[in-house]
Amino acid sequence: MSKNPKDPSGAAARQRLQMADIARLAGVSTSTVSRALSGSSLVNEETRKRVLELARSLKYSINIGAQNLRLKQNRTIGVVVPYDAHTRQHLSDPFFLSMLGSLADALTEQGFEMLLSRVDAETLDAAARPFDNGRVIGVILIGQWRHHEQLNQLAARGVPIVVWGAQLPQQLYCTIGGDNLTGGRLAVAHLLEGGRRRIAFFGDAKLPEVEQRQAGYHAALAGRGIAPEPLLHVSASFLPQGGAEAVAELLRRGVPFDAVFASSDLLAMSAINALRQAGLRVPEDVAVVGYDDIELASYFHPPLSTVRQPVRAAGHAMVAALLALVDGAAVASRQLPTELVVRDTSAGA
Amino acid sequence: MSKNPKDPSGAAARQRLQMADIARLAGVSTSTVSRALSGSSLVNEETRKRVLELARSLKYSINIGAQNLRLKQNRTIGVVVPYDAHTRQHLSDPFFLSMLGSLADALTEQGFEMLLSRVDAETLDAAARPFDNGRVIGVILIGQWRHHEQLNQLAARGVPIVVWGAQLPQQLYCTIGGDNLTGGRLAVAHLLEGGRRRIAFFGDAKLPEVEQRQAGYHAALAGRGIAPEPLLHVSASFLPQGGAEAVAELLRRGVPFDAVFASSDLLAMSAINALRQAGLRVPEDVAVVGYDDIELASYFHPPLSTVRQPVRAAGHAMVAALLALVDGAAVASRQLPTELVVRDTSAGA
DNA sequence: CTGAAAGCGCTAACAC
DNA sequence: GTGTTAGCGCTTTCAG
Repeated sequence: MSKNPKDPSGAAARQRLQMADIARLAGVSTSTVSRALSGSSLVNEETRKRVLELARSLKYSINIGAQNLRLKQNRTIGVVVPYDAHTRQHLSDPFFLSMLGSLADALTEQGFEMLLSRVDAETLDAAARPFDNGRVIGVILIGQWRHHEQLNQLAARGVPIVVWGAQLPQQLYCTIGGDNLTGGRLAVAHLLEGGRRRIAFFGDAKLPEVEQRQAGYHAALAGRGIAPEPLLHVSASFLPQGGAEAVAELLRRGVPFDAVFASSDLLAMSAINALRQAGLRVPEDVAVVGYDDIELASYFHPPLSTVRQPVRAAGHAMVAALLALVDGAAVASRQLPTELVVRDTSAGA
Repeated sequence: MSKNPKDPSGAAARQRLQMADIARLAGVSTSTVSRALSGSSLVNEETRKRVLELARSLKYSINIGAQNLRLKQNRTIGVVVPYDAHTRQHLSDPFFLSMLGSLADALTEQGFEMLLSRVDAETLDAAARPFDNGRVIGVILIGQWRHHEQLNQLAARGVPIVVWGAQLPQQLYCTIGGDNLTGGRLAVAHLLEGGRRRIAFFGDAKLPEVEQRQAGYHAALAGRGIAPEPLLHVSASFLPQGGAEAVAELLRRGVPFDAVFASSDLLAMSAINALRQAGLRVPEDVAVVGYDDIELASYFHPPLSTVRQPVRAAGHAMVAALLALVDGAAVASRQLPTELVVRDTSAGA
């Protein structure tokens, strides 16, 4: 068909047969066809059969766009993965990806479709575009980053939106997230029980979720009456090299440490490799606990101790929350329980 | 959610303002608004400005569904990730996920949107549903598996479809894939150069891509005049435990080996862990090369040697191919170049 | 330059 | 039971 890039609808599209066609072939009106197809009881059993048979044999399929327009209905929701325009750190973290899978499952179960898009984290209101132009009835955002304000504005504007992240003060939008405080506390308490006392924290505390994990870290220390040592906190990005850089920084500071609590598994893995290169053994010299429990954590060598995020539950919870929102309900934010998974990187005392 | 599960469009949706509203407010007809919004030259400069201004201040956004219906146009394409209903191996392999990211990028660049769905690999023609009902103008399928026939039927039926996978005889659909033969050859040739002679192959050769990688393995051996040893071929699934099972099987067979070529990185990683547990050192006792070069390959310990799949290029190629198909062009299948990445798991001779 | 009117493919009163 | 009719929100001839 067209050379016209504006209209890539294709020859095929143009000839798709429609209700009128099968109506004509069946010798009935389109109304009857419509009713037959929708299982209305207002059609003669025989007619229905004939129509259905015809439709099936001709592989006729109703045009959802037209139906949606007419019915003012819509069963697709937008899923947005923000990405950092500078680093393109986007879809690379397996954790986000598994979340996507979980969402896809939950959505499918409810009979919804998913329009996936990635938007620059700096201009987050682009996330609402598919809602604004009626393509989707609501938006699920994977990754809160530090765009609390923009998210609030979207919510204030009436966009049904659910975001995966931490619950913050003055929050107008609905978040579903893991219990980061408990997660952090469990991880660090475990390290402490193993006899570790100088536990480093790797993560970017400007991100709400990470900040809460850090708070858990502090809480666990406080529980043992240990004062936090600022030098043991290393800011680290979620980027691939984040862990290595953090280790380098920590070594540069010359502060002694016997454990690391990393705010993501990726960070933990890359940190472990860097530790090894620096001649430190894991877990003998340095115990490590990650966060997320991505699938690869158990494949790692040694298998990575980590805090499991409730991915499957998250998908369901987010979808449920969004559908409720769309329905006009007031939906409270929720924290999902989090669980420590002890493997080998934190073994021994 | 709603009392009426059939209509989760919500209160919010109901009040969206439309063209007629801004037409009334601007004191013009909807035709004029439409023209102004579409940048037609048939509108008075002043009128246009007024309309545009009004629309912006009211945050009016055109209803794409209605526009599409009227224009018979559509700029969304379907991306389908088949999953195995039994194993739910679906979205778990990071390689597929990175492909998703790459597709999202390529699509966005071209101004297309992506409708993501997962379908049971056994009933692959469900993949065409969004096409049949006009939601998307074509479909990209990530993962060919062994459903050649079903794919052929879809293509024969006129569904514009591009699949990531291997090129097969009698193929009616368009595939974009890595050069698996070369990939396999490079990997094994590298192992041979390192002095390894008894190289095991892990993978499910019933999958076309894996079969081709295996053919490359044989080709490399043949290049050195080495006859393939059937006992060194172990069928392994892409599932998490695949590598471990394959190692167990290999050990059970009691056949000596000094290297493993695994048909995916995940397989390689899980195999390496199993080898270690069996007391074998990697790479000293057994060298390992994986396939895909997922991001985590370089984080692994030791960093994993592997064959890199051209993920970014793949996204662009698939999108380009699909758009051409949609345009009615005859599109040839393509193999993208593949590259050996030597890291530590295959070090030394 | 602008508006009136027809219609994209479908559904739902409202007649018959 | 079934057909007729009037739109869903938009674009586009076709007249002015």
